[in-house]
Amino acid sequence: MRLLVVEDEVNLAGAVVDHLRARTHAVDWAATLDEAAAAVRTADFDLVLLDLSLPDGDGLSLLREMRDRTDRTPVVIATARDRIMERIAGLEAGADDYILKPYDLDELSARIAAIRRRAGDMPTSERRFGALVVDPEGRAVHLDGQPVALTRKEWAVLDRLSRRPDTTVTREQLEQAVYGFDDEVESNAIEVHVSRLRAKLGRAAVETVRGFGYRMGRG
Amino acid sequence: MRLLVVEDEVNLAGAVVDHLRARTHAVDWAATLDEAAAAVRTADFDLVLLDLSLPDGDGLSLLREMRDRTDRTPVVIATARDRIMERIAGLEAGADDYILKPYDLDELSARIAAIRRRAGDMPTSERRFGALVVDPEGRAVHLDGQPVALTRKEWAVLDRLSRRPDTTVTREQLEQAVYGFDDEVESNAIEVHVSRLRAKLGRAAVETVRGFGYRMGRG
DNA sequence: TCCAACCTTACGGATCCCTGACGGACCGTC
DNA sequence: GACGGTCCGTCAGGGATCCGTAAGGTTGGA
Repeated sequence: MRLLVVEDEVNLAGAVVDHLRARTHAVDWAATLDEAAAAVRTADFDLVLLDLSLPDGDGLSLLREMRDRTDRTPVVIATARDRIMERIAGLEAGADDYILKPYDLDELSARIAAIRRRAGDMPTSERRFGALVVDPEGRAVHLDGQPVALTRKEWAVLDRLSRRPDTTVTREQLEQAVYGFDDEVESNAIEVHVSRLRAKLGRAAVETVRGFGYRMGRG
Repeated sequence: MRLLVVEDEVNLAGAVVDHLRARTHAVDWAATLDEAAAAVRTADFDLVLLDLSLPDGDGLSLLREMRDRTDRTPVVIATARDRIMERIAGLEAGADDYILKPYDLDELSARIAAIRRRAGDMPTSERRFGALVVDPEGRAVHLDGQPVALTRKEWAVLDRLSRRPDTTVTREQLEQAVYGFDDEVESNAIEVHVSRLRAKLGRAAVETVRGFGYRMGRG
């Protein structure tokens, strides 16, 4: 799960990013419209939290541009309580929800969870691979009915891999899912996490596609 | 997937080429406008990464020349942060995206992936040949519903062959798709890969056109 | 029948990947 | 602030796989 936080006020942004990082996998931060536009075009985010008043322009233009590109990434806009018109315009431009500033961080998390559920990201949300069941909603993994404890990074890898069964996920896609842009990894960290995953879930859980990446197969 | 990197600074070019080679199939490098122009006219690239300031001229002229020839190959231009006018001119001349120098290699990869996706190179991207299904997006191959594991080169060959059903692909085109210009192959490597492909996908998957090359047929 | 083109197999060097070990970073507890 | 625990990135050795080459067999056309 990968989020983009678009917010120019540094302290607020820092708090939000920290909070979300503790709860999800990778969070990127954009302080300007330019940065946000570049980020959105570059990576696949699962959700964008968009502050509307930015130093270099109106966040709505970004939202409109995304929707024009038929980019359906869920967007939550953050507006001040007295900006009712902005809020309406935002929803009309294709936002999935709004949240009033100043907002409570827990409310934000809940709102995000709701959006993602509504977006039907994964209809049944349970992903089955033989005896292995991955439940992104509850961030739980069961093997033969027994719960398996995963660390944060292990979960991030498994989450990304299990999202598209039978599809090869490149090492790069995994790195982007586990780390953001900034956090650079210079070693075989992904390999190591896959190795640790296999130790917990069984050798066959993750198939390696030499030269490209990894894949999880149905059955 | 075949890329052309146009960049005169040797160290940077080397790093970029290495990075991209690890992730895609074939990468060619041109250090001058002349070389780039020749390469672009000679081979079908899937994408061109174009540095604008070259020793023997402006990269934009190459881009314009390509577009004049109605060559729609996706082009990403690389410019320094302070060359805003260049960037705008580039987009107006028909570039598909730009990236600011100095750029992060992973960001470059992501940008390239985004472009290719946006270019609708592969709408739903599934290529069907009877019981054989080739999915370039997920780099997956299914035969009678069963996934088939392919090595990198095998995939490169199959990818090129399946791109145009019922069309004969010359041995030379295959070599260019699998290797670049430089990587020379002096033997029957392509034949060997085709043979290995047939062993995995069935004898009839790939038809040989004696004296010309190979072909994959619908139905 | 003969030749050229193509197919198949085997082999060893090159490449890529796996995994155990280690130490730094962070966290909670005493 | 010291200690124990967990998580995680890095590294290196060894092992598995890949792939170009070559050599011999097979096919197809003249």
